[in-house]
Amino acid sequence: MSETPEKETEAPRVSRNFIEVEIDRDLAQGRTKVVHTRFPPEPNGYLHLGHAKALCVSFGLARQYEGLCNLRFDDTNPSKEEDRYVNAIQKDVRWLGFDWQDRLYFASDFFEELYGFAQHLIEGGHAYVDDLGVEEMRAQRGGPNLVGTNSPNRDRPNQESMDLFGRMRAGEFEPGSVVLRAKIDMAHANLLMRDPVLYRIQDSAHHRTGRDWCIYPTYDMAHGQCDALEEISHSLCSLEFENHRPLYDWLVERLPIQNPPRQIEFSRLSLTYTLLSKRRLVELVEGGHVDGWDDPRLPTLQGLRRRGYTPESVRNFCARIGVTKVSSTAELFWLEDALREDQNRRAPRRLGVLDPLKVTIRTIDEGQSVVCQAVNNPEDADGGTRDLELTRRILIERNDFLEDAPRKFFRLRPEGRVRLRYGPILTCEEVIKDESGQVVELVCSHDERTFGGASVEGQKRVKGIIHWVSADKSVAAEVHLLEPLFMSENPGALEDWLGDLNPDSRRVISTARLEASLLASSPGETFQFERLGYFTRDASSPSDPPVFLRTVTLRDRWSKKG
RNA sequence: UACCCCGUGGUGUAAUUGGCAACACAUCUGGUUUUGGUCCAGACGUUUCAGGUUCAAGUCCUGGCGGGGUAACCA
Repeated sequence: MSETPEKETEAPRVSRNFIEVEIDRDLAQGRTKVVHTRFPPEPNGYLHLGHAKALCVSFGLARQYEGLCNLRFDDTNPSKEEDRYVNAIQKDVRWLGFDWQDRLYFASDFFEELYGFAQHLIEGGHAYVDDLGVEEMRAQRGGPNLVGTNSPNRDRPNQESMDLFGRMRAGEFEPGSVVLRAKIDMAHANLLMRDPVLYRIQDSAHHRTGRDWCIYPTYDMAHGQCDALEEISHSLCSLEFENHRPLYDWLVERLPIQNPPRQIEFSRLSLTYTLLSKRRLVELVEGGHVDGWDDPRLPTLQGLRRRGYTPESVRNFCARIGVTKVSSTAELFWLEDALREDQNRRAPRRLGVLDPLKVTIRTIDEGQSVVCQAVNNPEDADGGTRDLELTRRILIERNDFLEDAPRKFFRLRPEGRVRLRYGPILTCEEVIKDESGQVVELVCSHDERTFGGASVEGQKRVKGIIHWVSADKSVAAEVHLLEPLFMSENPGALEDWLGDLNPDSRRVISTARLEASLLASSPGETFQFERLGYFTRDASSPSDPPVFLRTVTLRDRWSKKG
């Protein structure tokens, strides 16, 4: 190691988020040697963008500190959890680019240990078995301004609780009739500390342990304990668990474990025009408001993947929004922009016309075709080129022609000139309309001298460049233009949030014509259709005609002004 | 009317932990460009309020105001 570090080689001082500050302190004080985090989904639903943030925080921090991050399924409520989610969640985590190596855990793997912890608490006089009913227990808990009442069973001898707890496990009691409770303080200002339930009886089959157990630990009894068993150093979770932290610490302190884990909470992600709540996503899917969990309009990871979002773009988005305790809402624009930034570098360019208007180029003979060389990606010097065939009949975008065009309209107008992308300059000579006055065709001439970007001495520079396809050589396709599912920025705040669904969230364009090379694309491949946006070939639609989904539009200064 | 957390440009964040408030995006202006894309340059604009401590407060203390969370045998 050189002892003469040069200024340039020193690590740049990056600003840290509040969790990094805490971790640095813990490391400096020797509280932990390695940073070991975990991502703890409950297998009762699919992952969405909110989980992506949590994934980026826990796996990202572990990577950054050269530590470890486990994947742990928090499966302590058999009535809600199913195996099918387990595989889908793993697939999504991998897709996002995170690897738990051999550290895949299930809370249910630790049921025996957790049972032992419960016995340990009973022995220490920190927990007791209570057979108060649900209703009575709720009544005795009190409220914000009302202290709770001690259960008559609170001072049951430890041995008696131990015996009853054993009989709970043995299945001697009905579900709901008996629970194990922590013995803390029924007058505590934090309601969670008023003798919370630690174990309850459930008679549903567990997706992994089947009928081995009829008692299950609650979240509070399981989470910190699993953290400890997996030797987690930092247990990162969202803000709504802040009130649980005193209970987390209380339990962890009373268990026979060496390095207590530490819970740190950060704010969850909110996104404009989007809903990120498991419950509401379920309603959208089950209510038939979308096509399924992988509907490209959904913020599920499956939906984002199908829509053409790349893992890089999602991770970059998460990096941009940062990690804080402020409940804030990110602009949907940021997510879209992260995709643009990623795809601008990588996506091959192609030409396609969504709403075709016929153009006859008078100066090209029937049957003749002129080869135009098109750059595949101006951002990628190694991207190569491809040939486009310019023929007598081509198609341009209907909105690239205007009869009464405003001054700053750079596209085609009667008598006007425009350049065909990768092709020559066209002059509009004739506008043909049908009986109803609708423009059905343009007759143009092209200028041989203007191929290859050349301009002609003495002529006014042509500002407009439009995309096009050959009418004969192009292929038909279906294109889906996707808009936000909701019309208001914060649909979650609405009483009738389903009434806010955007009726135009998916516009199916069946008139699209694309350059022929796109026929050979494979499902999931992404492209930039020049001037229109980034598109991906849908993997879940029939391939004839091929279906392309627009992931996001390009930024567009013109339409923004209009 | 209980408890916990949070308030920094339009938005999202930063400020070496008490020392000249900065970065990105957005917006506006100009330049480059065979995508009204990309890229480059510049401009605009910020500490919720009132007290207090201090030579010095975005940062610490008290109070107000505003926002979020919490009363499941869910996680």
